[in-house]
Amino acid sequence: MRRALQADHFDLVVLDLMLPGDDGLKLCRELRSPEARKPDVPVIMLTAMSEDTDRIVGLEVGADDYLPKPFNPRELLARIRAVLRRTAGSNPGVVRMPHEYRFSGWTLDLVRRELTSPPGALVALTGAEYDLLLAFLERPGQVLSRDQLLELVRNRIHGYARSVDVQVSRLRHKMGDDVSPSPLIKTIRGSGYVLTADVERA
Amino acid sequence: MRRALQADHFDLVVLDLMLPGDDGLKLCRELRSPEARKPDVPVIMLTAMSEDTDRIVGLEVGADDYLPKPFNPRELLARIRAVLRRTAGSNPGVVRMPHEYRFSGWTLDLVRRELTSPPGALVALTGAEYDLLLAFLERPGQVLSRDQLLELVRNRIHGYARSVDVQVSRLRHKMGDDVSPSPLIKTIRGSGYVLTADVERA
DNA sequence: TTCACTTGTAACACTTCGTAACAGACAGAA
DNA sequence: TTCTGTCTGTTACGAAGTGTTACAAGTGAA
Repeated sequence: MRRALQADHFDLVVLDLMLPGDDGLKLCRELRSPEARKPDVPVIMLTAMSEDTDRIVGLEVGADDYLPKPFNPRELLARIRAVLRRTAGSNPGVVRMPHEYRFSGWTLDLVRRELTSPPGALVALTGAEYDLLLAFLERPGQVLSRDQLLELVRNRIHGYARSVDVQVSRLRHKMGDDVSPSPLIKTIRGSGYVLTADVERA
Repeated sequence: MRRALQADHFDLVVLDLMLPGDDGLKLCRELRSPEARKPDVPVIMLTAMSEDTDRIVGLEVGADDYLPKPFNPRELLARIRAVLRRTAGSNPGVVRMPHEYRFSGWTLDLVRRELTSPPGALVALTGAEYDLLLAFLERPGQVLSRDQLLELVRNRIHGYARSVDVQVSRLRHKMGDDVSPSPLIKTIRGSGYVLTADVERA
């Protein structure tokens, strides 16, 4: 399983609780741990033990659903569909590390740490500007408070909330967002900022 | 349930299959239907019938999980958490909601937070105006009292009921609704305001 | 019609935000 | 080391958003 997860992408894992070697609970915890590459793979637990407490432990350890054996194959399919319905919408790409972000014609290359404008010109970003933009790209459509942004790029932006304002202002200026009729980075008065663009991972 | 869903936002619905009047399956189908205001509310089915086929029907009709009675309250909580983990973290409100609203030629883009007039001009809305319009668009044809509106946009409009009047006035002005012979936002004297337009989600 | 009440909105006050300007920190070159 | 240019935090002031108030206008009952 570990080898397969490293090599490929999977939409869902069906995990038997009773396995030779490590048991399903341990594997599930491992999947859910922050070090794992795929902390968001949906997991359905499968087991002969159907006591309530076992089911609870399974769910609490991070499984998305739990099915006691013996089970009806149609029910397994129905549960897979139910879990996937939840995951599909919310996690459109993959958890795989993107190597670049594309949004509204712009491209941010994560390897070279370079931003390319829609016409194709290279826009030089400072470290703080890059990290700030990345924080937005990783959370498109989400309103981020100044404190959240400070936390997200805390190894880059120091000081107080107003420092974020200034960096946002500088980033907007470099992207021409300050003269655009509909800026990509919008101010939510009293709350913070939000990136309003469809972001594509590639 | 229908009344409550109209008026408020809910993170999750726990639905008993055996109810007086319409049964849970019908309500669940209704929730999942495209006309429903909230097609994405997670649903957990609760029932005394624990036959496999019943569970399968429940899941296939769109429920996210299914719990047979009698159940352990801790298990219900664990399942709620499991379902919410799927729905909540990834999506703070934008992606799973409709992408835009169209009404009387107008378009409100929820991603870009932008309003476009029937001729296609961009109308700059302030945060409070945007949130207020959104509150109306989510409840077309429903009379909303000033207190309800205050509650609906309470992180944006503060103060007293009259503050709502002023914001409605400002919104109407930006939409030309103040000079229109048949304004989209109508005043219901003694009750509040109502948006009178066919609203289309897209 | 009058009268009591509700609503619309201009004007003002206060808060929050944008950003130019400045200053200190830091890195690389000479 | 000093010099120089870049980056980033702080400050200050103008701009924009929002709440409050006051008064005019609207509405419906008697």
